[in-house]
Amino acid sequence: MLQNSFANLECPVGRSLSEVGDGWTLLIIREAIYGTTRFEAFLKNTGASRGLLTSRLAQLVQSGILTKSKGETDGRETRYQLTPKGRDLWPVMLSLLVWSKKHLSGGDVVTASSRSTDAAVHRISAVDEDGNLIAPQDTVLRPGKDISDEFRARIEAAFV
Amino acid sequence: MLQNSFANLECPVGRSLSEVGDGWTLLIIREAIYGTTRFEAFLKNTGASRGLLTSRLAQLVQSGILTKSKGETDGRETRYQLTPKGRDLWPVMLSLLVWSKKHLSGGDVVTASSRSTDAAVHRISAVDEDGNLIAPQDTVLRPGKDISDEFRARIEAAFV
DNA sequence: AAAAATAAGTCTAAATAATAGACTTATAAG
DNA sequence: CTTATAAGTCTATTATTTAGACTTATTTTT
Repeated sequence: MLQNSFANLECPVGRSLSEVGDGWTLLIIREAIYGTTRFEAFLKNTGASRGLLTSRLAQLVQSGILTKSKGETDGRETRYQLTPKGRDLWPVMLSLLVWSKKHLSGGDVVTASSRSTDAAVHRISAVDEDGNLIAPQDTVLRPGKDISDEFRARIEAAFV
Repeated sequence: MLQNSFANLECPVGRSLSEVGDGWTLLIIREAIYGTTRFEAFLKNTGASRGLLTSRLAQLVQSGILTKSKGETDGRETRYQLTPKGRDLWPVMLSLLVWSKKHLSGGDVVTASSRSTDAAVHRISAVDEDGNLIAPQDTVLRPGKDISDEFRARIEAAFV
């Protein structure tokens, strides 16, 4: 559906969404981050149907987010594992988690925290090359050299 | 689809996904962040069909991510605007943008940067209450008091 | 070794959702 | 007062998803 929407060709957010912007896909990636590797486990933990899971896993392997391999000890098993590209979606998951805890109901189920200091994650922030935080209201989009006139006009209007 | 999947009831990421985990929904929110407020503009910029846009906008209003109001100058218009809850999805969009620029092809179309210092966003990071950065590999999930035994077992296995 | 169980699928009919595009209603502009 | 525009609704067609039976390869149990 999003795959062939021209709306995604240029904006990098849209491009991401055409690869991972589907509820089931994101749920599968969450599962993979939680350590799930086997087909039947994804099936149980996501609630997806067999056919859909088969097709989404194939897509994720195809886009280089998961790898597929034979189970080492048990030859019946297939292992789906995150690639570095897949692991780099962790900030997306963390952002969704922080947003959920702030805005959705639900008790104190999980907290993201630092393994080393045990401090809870308070917010998700942009960081520049030198490690300086960039506050959300201070984070803007700027056109790059390959932008189209139309898209330039839109983001220039949006981020003054 | 994700709405009634029991897989989402407990995990906060799943809960977020049942509210915004749909490619079109995320694309609409991206549009809203880019400053789009009118129905016909969402239609053009997302590429969604009329019926789908109508239903997704209604859902977003229903979940308190957008507000719907009459255009002030032109009585034909309807304005859809982000609420604070909706604006708080900005880090999700930024994470998708940073991921896209790192892992997907596409030229130098846009860069996120600081309005004040002009420094480019290099990465997205978790931050604790005191403003200390928590590196991705150091960010773990810990069970809270309302967690189920099953979910506790899973995240304890995943984040040792 | 044979029988039963398990993992990861495939396949199919039925149900659900999305699409394109014509149509409707209210408001505004020429 | 005629035409245009904004935001929808409605509908038939097409595409996707679902539940669950079935298949194949491998492993475990008897």
